[in-house]
Amino acid sequence: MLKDEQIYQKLLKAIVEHKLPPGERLPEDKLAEAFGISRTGIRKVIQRLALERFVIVEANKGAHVNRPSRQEAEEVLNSRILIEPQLIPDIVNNWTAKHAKHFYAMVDEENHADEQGWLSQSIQLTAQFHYELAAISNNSILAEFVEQLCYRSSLVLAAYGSRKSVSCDSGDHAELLTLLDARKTVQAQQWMEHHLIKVKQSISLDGNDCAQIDFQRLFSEM
Amino acid sequence: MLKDEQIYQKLLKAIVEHKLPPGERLPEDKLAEAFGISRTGIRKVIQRLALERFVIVEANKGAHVNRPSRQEAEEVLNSRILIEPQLIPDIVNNWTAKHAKHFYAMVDEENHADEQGWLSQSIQLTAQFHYELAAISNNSILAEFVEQLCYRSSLVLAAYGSRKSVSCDSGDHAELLTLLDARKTVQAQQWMEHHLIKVKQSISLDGNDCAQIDFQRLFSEM
DNA sequence: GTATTTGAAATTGTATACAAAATAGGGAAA
DNA sequence: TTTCCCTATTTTGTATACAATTTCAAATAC
Repeated sequence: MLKDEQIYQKLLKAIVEHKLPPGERLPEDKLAEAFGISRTGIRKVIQRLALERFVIVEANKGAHVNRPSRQEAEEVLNSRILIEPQLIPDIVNNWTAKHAKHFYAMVDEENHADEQGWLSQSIQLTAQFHYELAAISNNSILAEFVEQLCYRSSLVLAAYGSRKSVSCDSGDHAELLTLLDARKTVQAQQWMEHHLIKVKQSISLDGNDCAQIDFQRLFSEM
Repeated sequence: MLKDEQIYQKLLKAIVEHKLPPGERLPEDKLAEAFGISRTGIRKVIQRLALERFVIVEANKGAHVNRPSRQEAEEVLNSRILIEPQLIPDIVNNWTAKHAKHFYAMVDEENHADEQGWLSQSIQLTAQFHYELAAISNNSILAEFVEQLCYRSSLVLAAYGSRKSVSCDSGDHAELLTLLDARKTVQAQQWMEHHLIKVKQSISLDGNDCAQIDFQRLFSEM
């Protein structure tokens, strides 16, 4: 018997990793059966995912996985560009050796996943790096918002990104850690801004909305 | 027959204006009866309000209006201080005479409500000023987030604010409009930051969490 | 008089039933 | 063959029923 929080996490993970690709319909009975609960419980989870923009619900037509438009993709990245660098001062203030150890270990994991070509794990880890960093700031409201934006970025990256944009996002996180260790606040802020701008540019190269599932293409580059 | 969006708006308004004070329980059947629908529909609305932190739901104990802690109050204001000034450049870019007219009219309304001592309307209008301004930026994700923060600010203000903090927040919005008209971006940003810091300080004077309903006190100062 | 227990009432959690709407497929006409 | 329309099926929308839990108050014990 799974609680709805767990069902929510499982569905979110499946969406972010494109195991449920953009546009995929989410029929209530099928999901209800799959998770061994009634439609009532599933609807609650779907509504939450809809409020967080991971799925779209249309009246009388059900829910499907959101296929972010290029406009939405840019807004997500622009939001992160605006917020994440601003969190750096608080992060530096709260930064401890324990944090450093944790994040260096995470970077190692990222690099390993990258080298092995484990793309969905790579996407997951890079998002985790950013939102766990945000969580060090003293503002849980913004930290939670950034977490949501990171997950939405994963969806965006899976839809519009190339293999290169993913490693672009995960490749050099270690640089930031050295700046945080040295408490170079301004430089860390600049690093973060440039980092996110690079990611944004890597998905903005061509101007078409993705019409169909793109995870195939993404994996085919491996 | 009311749609859930309308029910949501009505409940949100009642909460923000403290017609449903912090801590007030929200029993499902009473609300269901009040709005002439079944519990199913009400639960959907309550879940949304809970995800947006206007109400708290405890398992098997139902929902009650959130009574923001001082910590939460500061985080809400800090979030706005971090975001809203950063939206100014885009707002200046998109600023038109039509916008100016609309916002000057809104300021007039605010001042009128202030003079008449219509406190809840004053609170509502000052929130509206800020989130409609944010909506002029090109980022609908951030605009929506700011809207949520403004409504949460209203709740905070009603809980912790004095009459003075309300008029502090609404009193001088006209100044910002003249800066926007003159396209003085940097000054407008500084104005916004100082403005929000003032509001934050006005609610941070004493360090106690409000233990009980404070809207009474708020009105008694009128 | 205070504290604890117990049971009835009220409230939430979950599943299901039925209504309403959309979708899909087949058949008829052009 | 293609298009259109109609019906059967599927899927969602909403209410309700029943189970599980909490709450509140009265009664008992100390």
